[in-house]
Amino acid sequence: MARRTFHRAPEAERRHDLIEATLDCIAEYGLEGATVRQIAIKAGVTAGLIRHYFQSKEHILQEAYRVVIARLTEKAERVSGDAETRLRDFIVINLTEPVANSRSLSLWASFISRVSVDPELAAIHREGYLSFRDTLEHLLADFLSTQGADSSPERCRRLAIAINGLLDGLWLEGCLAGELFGDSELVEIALTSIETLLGISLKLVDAPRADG
Amino acid sequence: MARRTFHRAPEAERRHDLIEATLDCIAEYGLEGATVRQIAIKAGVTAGLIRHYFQSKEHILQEAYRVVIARLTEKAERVSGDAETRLRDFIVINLTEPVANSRSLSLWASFISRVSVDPELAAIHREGYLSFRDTLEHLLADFLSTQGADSSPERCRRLAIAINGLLDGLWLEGCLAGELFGDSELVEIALTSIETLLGISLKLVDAPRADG
DNA sequence: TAAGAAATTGTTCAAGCGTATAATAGTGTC
DNA sequence: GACACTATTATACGCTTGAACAATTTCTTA
Repeated sequence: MARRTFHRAPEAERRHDLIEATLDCIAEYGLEGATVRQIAIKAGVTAGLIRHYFQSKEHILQEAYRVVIARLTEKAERVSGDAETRLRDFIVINLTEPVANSRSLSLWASFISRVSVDPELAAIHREGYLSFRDTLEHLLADFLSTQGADSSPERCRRLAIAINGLLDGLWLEGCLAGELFGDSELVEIALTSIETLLGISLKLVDAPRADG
Repeated sequence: MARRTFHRAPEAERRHDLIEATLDCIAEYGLEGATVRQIAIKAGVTAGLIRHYFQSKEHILQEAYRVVIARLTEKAERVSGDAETRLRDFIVINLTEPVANSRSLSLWASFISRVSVDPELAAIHREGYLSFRDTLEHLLADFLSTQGADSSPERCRRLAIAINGLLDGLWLEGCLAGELFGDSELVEIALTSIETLLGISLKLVDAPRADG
């Protein structure tokens, strides 16, 4: 039988492709659909190659989870401008594409369901979560103090927990059933709710630039 | 070989036990750990019996998901008393045991990750979600109107979406990393945040009775 | 250009999967 | 108390899984 054509790729590219294929499988068929063979087919290689790059299936899943978390948080953590703009952009980014879509949720939920089972995934999760909330807490502290409002650590902590929860929940609702909401309804609800929680109104500005 | 002892149970009880065993398996090992054989072992029966009660593995999972949703929502939907008490109890119930614990989250996340893959699960999910938000919307409308506040449908809808999101998000945070928060910190944060969102303070009352 | 190292393929294996079905053991009925 | 009924066990089947490994191709470099 004719052997398939043989393409040798740089290590970084191949690893990236394999992880990407893993995410595709999970998004399409769930964690159980991400078998070594399916991943290989998706990546256009044979199953054996995966073991060449990853010690085991567990390891490729862990790498994949790191990528998922990074994609969910990196955009929001790179906001720039004055304190108000950064806070506002942070909110908007987390509730619009590409952070908020059903694929993201699918991936996130698949891994979350294993966080309580797999200690390695739990560690990866905790790191991402704390870093995200920390970013939010700093944004709040900066914004509140520039507005001359109470920015005590205790208040910032509580606000960060509440607003983080609100964003998580709205993100979830939007991803799970986006068609139940108007075009930018969730973003508007988030912004006005957070204004109310802070007791300060966020002035209207353009949508954040979608640069990388 | 000696045949194992043979216990014949009433249909309802056996179905219940099998579903319970399924949930145990999922909570402990994730969806992929819920194999027909594992479920059977957990339930103390042989694998074949599962097919006697459920047409296929898909079917037992669907039934199990219905049970999960019911447990997450039924307590909160049965609040009683005046409008303020009902709203307050609704909030507290959703953020304390047994609704808020890591097992609940584990189960919820396992199924959520398949909602986007399995249309049957998606239907079950949507029904539960809409019913939950509807309950909250009515609680808000009742409470706002007894307080003489604006209770227009538009305002109630937006508040229900925001507060539902907030509760979902805090529930998630509490389940995933309860030890990061003080004893009833999340409940307090939820209550004060919701007071702020409504512009009305919820008077202090005892914790809701834990009756069935 | 030959040799050795590394990447990739193709094949194999034991274990576990969901499902099907035949045999057995309780239950209720006349 | 025999008989039908069905809940339950036990076993078997075909398939997929993660993993292991030998064979093959490409790359590097001397």
